[in-house]
Amino acid sequence: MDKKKIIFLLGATGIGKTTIALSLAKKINAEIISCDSMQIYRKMNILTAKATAKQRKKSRHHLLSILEPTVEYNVAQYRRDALKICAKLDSQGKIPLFVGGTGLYYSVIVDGLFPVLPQAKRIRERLEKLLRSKKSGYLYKKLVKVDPQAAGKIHPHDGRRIVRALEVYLQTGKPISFWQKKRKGLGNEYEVKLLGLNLKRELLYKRIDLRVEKMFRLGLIKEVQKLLKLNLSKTAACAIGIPELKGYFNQEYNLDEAKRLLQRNSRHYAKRQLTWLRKDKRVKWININNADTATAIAQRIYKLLN
RNA sequence: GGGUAGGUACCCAAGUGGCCAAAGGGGACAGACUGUAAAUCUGUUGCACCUGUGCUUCAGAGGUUCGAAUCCUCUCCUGCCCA
Repeated sequence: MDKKKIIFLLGATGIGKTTIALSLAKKINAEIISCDSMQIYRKMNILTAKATAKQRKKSRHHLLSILEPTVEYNVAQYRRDALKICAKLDSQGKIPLFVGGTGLYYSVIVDGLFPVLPQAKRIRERLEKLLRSKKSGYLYKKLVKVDPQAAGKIHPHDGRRIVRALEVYLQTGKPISFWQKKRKGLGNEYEVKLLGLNLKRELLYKRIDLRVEKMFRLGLIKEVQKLLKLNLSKTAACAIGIPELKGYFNQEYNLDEAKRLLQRNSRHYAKRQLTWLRKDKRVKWININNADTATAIAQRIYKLLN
């Protein structure tokens, strides 16, 4: 029996995933599931270059604007939410089409996530306090003792990962490296297709710069101003554009500088996204150039899938 | 025209006789990533072999010295002040 299909349309920010996905979804009887840690939030429309209301009418989008930006969220919840939607689409005979650029989010769908209980808040808080107050190597040394394997993979400066590894150890009594082996992906159930959109670096960077300009024209400043009045979740608070404009509102620098930073940080982000995707050898690359229309690209992908 | 401060790698900038292919920052490039991931973290960045050595660099030309980005002379360029 044929396996069910599941498709991931991935690529750096600004490459044009949204419109291509729209065009593709129609052709293959798919519904779109956002694979983006920031687009999950409401009130961040311009900032995250979300599909417009009009676009969303053309094809159903899931996991887009489902949360207030004040609410904490994480990969595990994402996985749960996304798999639920997959199951629903399966029952309707529709293909799940994941679209986005958050590497961790797609990998957690494709390759699974190790099962650990919800975060232990108190342990986490204690560790974070220690991270801030103690000397830099302190927690790392502790980790080396309890989980040399994980410590070998984590850089001594990478505070966040050190904290998480220790948290899991303290919470479960077993090292994170033990849990990490217990991962179960979708491979048995689905025929998984990973597609990566690729555009020449210079062109991509130019597109990103232009897109940032456009965000400003669309009213980015007002949007962020409103967001800053809220008590943003830790994730939402670091969406590219928020810290940059905050600096402007606090009069640390002028608007041109804020724009420059926003563009630069978006480029850096795109680079990291590409690094992630390049590492994943399963990704099938779709090379595009500026002249290609979204429909043309969607057509190419369609052929590739059949 | 007179005075004065300067010209350092892709950019900004430290260095004022040997420990200097030259701090630091930015940018660029490369990488890691399993519950904050648009986050967090790492490496490279004069050239050539390849983790040590060789070669070419600190505006230009000459000089002093065992040894110069650093001292001297002249030239060119830039900022500022006075004319």
